[in-house]
Amino acid sequence: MSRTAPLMLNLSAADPRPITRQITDGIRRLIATGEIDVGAQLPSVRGLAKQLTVNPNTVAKAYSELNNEGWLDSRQGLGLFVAEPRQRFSDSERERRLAVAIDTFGAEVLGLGYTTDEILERLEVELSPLLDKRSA
Amino acid sequence: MSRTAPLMLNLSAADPRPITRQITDGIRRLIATGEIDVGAQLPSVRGLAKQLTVNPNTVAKAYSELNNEGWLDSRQGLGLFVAEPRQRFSDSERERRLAVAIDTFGAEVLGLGYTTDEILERLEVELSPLLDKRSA
DNA sequence: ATTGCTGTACTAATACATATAGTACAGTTA
DNA sequence: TAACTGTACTATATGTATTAGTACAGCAAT
Repeated sequence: MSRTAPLMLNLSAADPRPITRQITDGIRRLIATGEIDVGAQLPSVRGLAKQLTVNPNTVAKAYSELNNEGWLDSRQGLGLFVAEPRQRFSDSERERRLAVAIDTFGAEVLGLGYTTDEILERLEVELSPLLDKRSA
Repeated sequence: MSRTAPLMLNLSAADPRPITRQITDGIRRLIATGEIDVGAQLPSVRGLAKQLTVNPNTVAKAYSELNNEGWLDSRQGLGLFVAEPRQRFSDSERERRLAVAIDTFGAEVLGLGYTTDEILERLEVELSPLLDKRSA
């Protein structure tokens, strides 16, 4: 049975990201910040679907992606559990993804009128808690 | 008539962004970096469509967005021209967009294994040429 | 063993966003 | 008048996201 606490996760219709993406991003963040412990069990596919009032298929898809990326371990018949932190991508893939993220970010802040320094300052505040834990 | 130089702009099928977005992002960048001068005329809707081998409607849509955001000025029957730099969004809208961009960026670099400092260093290099001109 | 939970794997239907195709019209200039 | 400009439509095809429903195999407790 193994009851599981609800995830501190909210979906927003205003958010332009698709539901699946909102779920994967949210869970990655919870893991990275340590709000979910390594080894902890996640809500079941059907349970989280009910909590978020979305289709179980949508949750299953999100879980499947996180499993493929190595954030979660699946144990058949048992459930999904937060995996040990590990190297998730090849060096070239890491580099490629960072470059894409920076390009995209640049395109989005272009024309907002902020200076580079203003933006870097904000980024440091926001990124530190995400990246400077050993579960990320 | 007013011939116009081709834009240094390439579309990529590998790029996940829709074509319209690739065009708007690309032109914003060209303007911000000063590769297109303020007051310069842009290629015609049909001309750029031919250059990029996309539908004229797609270019028109991209131009229309840039016009609405104040990057371009439209003169009926004449063409589209790079507008004078100006405040393009309200303060709250600027702040909202920056927050969204930072959130998105954080979600994308999460789990890549970079430290905050490594990322900030890379960002400074990439953002400076985009943001520290007076056409941005 | 049965019951009830777990993840996983399908098919089908619907809605939405994107891009293309084609046509049309008003303003500008040579 | 002719040849350009931007702009505004309708229609169509395609891909993605989501929902709905069904099914099956693994695990644990009664």
